[in-house]
Amino acid sequence: MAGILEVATREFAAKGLSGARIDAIAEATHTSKRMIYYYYGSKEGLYLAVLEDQYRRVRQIEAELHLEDLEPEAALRSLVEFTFDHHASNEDYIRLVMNENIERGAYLAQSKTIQDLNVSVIQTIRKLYERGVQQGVFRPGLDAVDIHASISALTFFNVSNRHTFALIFKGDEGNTAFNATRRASITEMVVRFMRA
Amino acid sequence: MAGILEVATREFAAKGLSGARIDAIAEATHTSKRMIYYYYGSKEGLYLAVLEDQYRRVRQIEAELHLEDLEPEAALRSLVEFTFDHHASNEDYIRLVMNENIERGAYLAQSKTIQDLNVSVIQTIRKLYERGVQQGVFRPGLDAVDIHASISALTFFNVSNRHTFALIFKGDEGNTAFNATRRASITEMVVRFMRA
DNA sequence: TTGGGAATGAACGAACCAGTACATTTCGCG
DNA sequence: CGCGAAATGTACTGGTTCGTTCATTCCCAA
Repeated sequence: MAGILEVATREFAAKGLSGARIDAIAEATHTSKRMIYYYYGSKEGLYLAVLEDQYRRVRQIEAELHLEDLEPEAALRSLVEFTFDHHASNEDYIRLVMNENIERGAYLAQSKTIQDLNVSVIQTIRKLYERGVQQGVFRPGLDAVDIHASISALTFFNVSNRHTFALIFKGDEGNTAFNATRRASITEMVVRFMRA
Repeated sequence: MAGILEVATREFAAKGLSGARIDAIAEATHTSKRMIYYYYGSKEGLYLAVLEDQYRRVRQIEAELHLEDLEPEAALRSLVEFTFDHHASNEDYIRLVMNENIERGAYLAQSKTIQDLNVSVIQTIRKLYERGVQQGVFRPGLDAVDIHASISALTFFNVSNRHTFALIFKGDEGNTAFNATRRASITEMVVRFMRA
């Protein structure tokens, strides 16, 4: 049932694997706890299904970008901004990934279909980068995985650590202004890093 | 008792707040569960004590740096490298912060003594940055909080998301090589971002 | 010595929670 | 219709886990 996955995503994202309650998920659904076990077998089975579903979504969205049509630097900016926006608007996804790291990746490792996703984004970056090097706009000697790590880190952290990071701002003044400029700043950082 | 805090830090860092078990902590200590409640009142009280203790440690280490004695760019490099090394060698701290973000900062917000820490590192960066602008080595118009966010993001993510990120590498080949170059790459990124 | 508070041990209670047993209903289809 | 499979509701169980109860011991000062 689709409704179960949706509700479970919210519950697991909100509370983590051990914090989530099957009874709470069942109650928020139109079905019953009995059904959850009927379809997903166990709490961990449901968790894994949620995880795979989220990754499937990301892969789908990723395909919408057509970076080949753009000049290398413009394509790079698009990629960074897209990643930033995607992370910013999918907090559930971020929290599930955080939780997976708390669990030391135990569940993601079980899923074969998931591994390809990150690999394909590396290919995208590599092509874009090599195109830029040939045109002389990017400096040579960089590694695509390293670039991906930096883009992910900058955009992911902005969502994942917002609660502890916000403690820098007493109350709020500056916090909203900060978020507004953060996207441009991150993009600029990545571009300057790669520019020849 | 000091032993309790030490053991509890490991347990909370390993399993998160809801995943941690008081009985497990009690068993790993030389004392008993009765003592934990005697000293800390509740599971959440113990968790908060762990959190404050970790932040106290970070503040202490931070004071060891003497960035004023260095040229702006060298000082910046030192700061980034120090932060990188600190995060890399204090995984428990990273995991506790991750968990706090899962909990939406509910416990950190309760602690008054914690907020100052991040504020002071902002001051450090601001001084360093303004010195660099006056000397013409850093470009003007940047924000200290923004710089701090980038440094934190790049170094934090490297530890916090290592498990999910490592799935890019089949098996391991490349993973260790990647980690070796990551520190230099991050430093370079921050420096290039600020350079005039 | 004595009185009182701090520290400690053993066992228990009560709630919580993942998962199940069992009975029943609905559905697809020949 | 009629039959087997899929779907569902209810109520329970067994284990886990936070926190407590009660009794006892240790320590120190008057």
